[in-house]
Amino acid sequence: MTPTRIKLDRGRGALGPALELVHTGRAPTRAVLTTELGVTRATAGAVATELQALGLITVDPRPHAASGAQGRPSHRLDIAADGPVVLAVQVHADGYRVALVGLGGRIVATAPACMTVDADPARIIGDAVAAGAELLAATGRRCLGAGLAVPSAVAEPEGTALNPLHVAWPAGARVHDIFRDCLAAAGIGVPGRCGNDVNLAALAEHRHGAGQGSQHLLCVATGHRGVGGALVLDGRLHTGSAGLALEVGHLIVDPAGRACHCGARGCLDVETDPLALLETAGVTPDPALSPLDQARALLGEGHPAEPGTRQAVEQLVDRLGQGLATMVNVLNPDRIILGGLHQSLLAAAPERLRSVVADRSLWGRSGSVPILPCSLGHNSLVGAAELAWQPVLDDPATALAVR
Amino acid sequence: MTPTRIKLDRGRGALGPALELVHTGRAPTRAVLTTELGVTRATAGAVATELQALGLITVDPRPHAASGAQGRPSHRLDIAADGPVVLAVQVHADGYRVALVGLGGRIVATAPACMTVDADPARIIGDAVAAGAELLAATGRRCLGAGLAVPSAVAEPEGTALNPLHVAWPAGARVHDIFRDCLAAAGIGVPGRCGNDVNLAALAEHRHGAGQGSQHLLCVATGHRGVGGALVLDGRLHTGSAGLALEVGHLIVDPAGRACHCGARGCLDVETDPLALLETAGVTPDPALSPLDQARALLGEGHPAEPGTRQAVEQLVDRLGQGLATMVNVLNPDRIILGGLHQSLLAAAPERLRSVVADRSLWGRSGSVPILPCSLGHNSLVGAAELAWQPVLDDPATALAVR
DNA sequence: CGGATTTGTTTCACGGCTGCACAAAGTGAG
DNA sequence: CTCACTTTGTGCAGCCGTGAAACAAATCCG
Repeated sequence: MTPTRIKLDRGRGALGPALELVHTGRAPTRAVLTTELGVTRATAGAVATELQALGLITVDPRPHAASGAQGRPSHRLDIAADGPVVLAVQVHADGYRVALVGLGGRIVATAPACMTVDADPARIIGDAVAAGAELLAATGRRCLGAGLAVPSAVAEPEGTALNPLHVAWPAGARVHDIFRDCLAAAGIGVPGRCGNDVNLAALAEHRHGAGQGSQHLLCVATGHRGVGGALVLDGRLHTGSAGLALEVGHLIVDPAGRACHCGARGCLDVETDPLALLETAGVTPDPALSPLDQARALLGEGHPAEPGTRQAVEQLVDRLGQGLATMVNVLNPDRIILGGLHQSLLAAAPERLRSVVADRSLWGRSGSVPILPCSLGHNSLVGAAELAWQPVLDDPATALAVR
Repeated sequence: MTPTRIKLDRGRGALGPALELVHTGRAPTRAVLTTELGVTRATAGAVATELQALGLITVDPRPHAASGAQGRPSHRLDIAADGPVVLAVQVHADGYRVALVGLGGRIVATAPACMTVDADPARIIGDAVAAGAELLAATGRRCLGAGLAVPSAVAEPEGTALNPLHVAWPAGARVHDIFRDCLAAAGIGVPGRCGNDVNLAALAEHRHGAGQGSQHLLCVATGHRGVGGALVLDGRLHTGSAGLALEVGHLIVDPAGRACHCGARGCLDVETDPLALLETAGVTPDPALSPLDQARALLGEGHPAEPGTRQAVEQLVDRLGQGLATMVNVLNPDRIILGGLHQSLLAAAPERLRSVVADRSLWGRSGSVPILPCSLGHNSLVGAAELAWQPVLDDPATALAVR
């Protein structure tokens, strides 16, 4: 009988930012949400109510515990335990991984890891998406999007994989179209988005891992072969004008170094990847094993005892430091996160790496940037989910309303 | 007698974007403003009226001429001829320049160029600001801000000049504080902002010159000594987390090259600046003259005839191309603008430079980025003005209301 | 001169937000 | 235990910016 019933549609503009705050764990309570959003309590209340009505979060009036602070305890904001999910797929050199990921980067369900390689990307991606469809059917969760991480540069806006060497795909494979077709074939009526695995790992680390709070996050990681880089600026991936930025593998880090297929000598790629460590340490790589695993085995727990290995590590650390310093001079990040073998090199000789970066970068200040290891288990997978969540984070009401 | 009189304060939110469109010449008429803003004609009309009321633009009902198009001609939008200005100061190796700059990057008044150098930045900046105060008094224009361009990296947020070598200032000079104090001493009650000259030149080129429309603009330029870089992302300067990004002078472009004071060999700085050209061409530089002028004189009009010079030019072009390719791989810009000697090198051997960049960058596509020369006369000076205009462009109503 | 077309103007409505007043829920001192 | 105090949630009035729609104005074209 009340004249104005649905007047609760307040707070549409702040919905996206609010959801992002909860998603990244920066708004555990409604009071924090209010201050972080910079709005009034009334607005924050309307926004929280709306997000709860959308089934994305829960608002719990009971406080977290004895907060210890004075005043009325604030309502807790949690991600809805039975809320919607997105489908995340990561293709890597040895196979693929599939998972359903909820808000907050939480992996809700995982398919058994598959260790299959196939020169036809449609087969691999099709299998992965089919596994995802099974997961969705088994869990009964609503799916809002899908993301795919591939170990290759992905050109935008076409969505083609330019150098999918690790997975033996043809260069220029139209992974975006393939992914979309596979989703349609599996009956998952959501849009799919693709990205480079290191880029997506950086995004995941920024949202949920060691990159939280960084404004200019640089991420560098080795896969089995070669080096990838990524930059997250103000919370958004910077992929350049055509998706090809942060191709840092061919920065020259040792003028007298190995010859690279690119024509130059001493590229970061050939000087600091797993094969480089094996070769420098005088170990013949076993082609049946992953170079990354072999290199990590060589490093062992902490500092390797063997002098030859130790010297090889120091050489790689120096080369990596030179490369990072160059990136610091160009990009001036406020934090650096290392993954893959680079993460292990950091663990093996943290002080040496930091001092090389500081010495080789122009300003002591920019060179003293913190260098941290990755902190998430499956950061590329979670990053693929972030890609899928993005439309929801940008405009929750519209993204939830479409179907 | 009308009940609602001052109801014209509509359109505050779109005010900034609208002014920016007029400022950059992208909204010559009200109809274009409407489509560019993506709002209704009513909103665009209110916005235009408001900007006119603020004295920033004029709305002329008479069309530009015989437009040739059908329908009612749209009202012209012009920058107010007697509108407010900002004070722009550029300090360079030989002295300083002072100007009053209106919207649209138009230089309204200029003080006579001063050719004085002084190891005390406060003296130089003080003289320049005093000259600016005279200009303001003589023209009677309202001043809304002040910008200063210096030939040095400027650390943010402190505003210290880290390497003001060209001007013989002490490293770490607090140019921001000095500028602010000088403005106060001269009775110009506006905030001052400082920036690196190449950064500001890039900003000016993006707003009013060869960089218009670019989303990822890379700018590289030589001064008298050394190389500077700048990146304009989506219309905003990217200066990194501490203002120190795009320090591209020490990218390694020739492993067998000259020793650099940074400790490495073959840095872009020592391989492609004016002194490098003179040295490579076998010319002894005259310390009394500017190295840039001497290098340009060597190049002459177009292609130099002398074989030794020609060879030197090709070597520098190759080195520059290697450096640009490295930046392309890291930043993936959609356009490159060259200034200083690099601009002259581009003019002397455009095809060679473009092919080197394409060959040395990883993807043919990203390597085929357009490379253009600077197109503005005093781009650092205009860029300093852009810095000062920024608060007005962000929120015209507030910026105009303060005094 | 009269459609056709495009643009400027007026009016109305509405959605998102702020500001304010008040209620609710805790802490801490006596 | 009670009462001040602090902090947070909620309801209500109102403002401000924008969109939608109808109308008026200005030019081209036949």
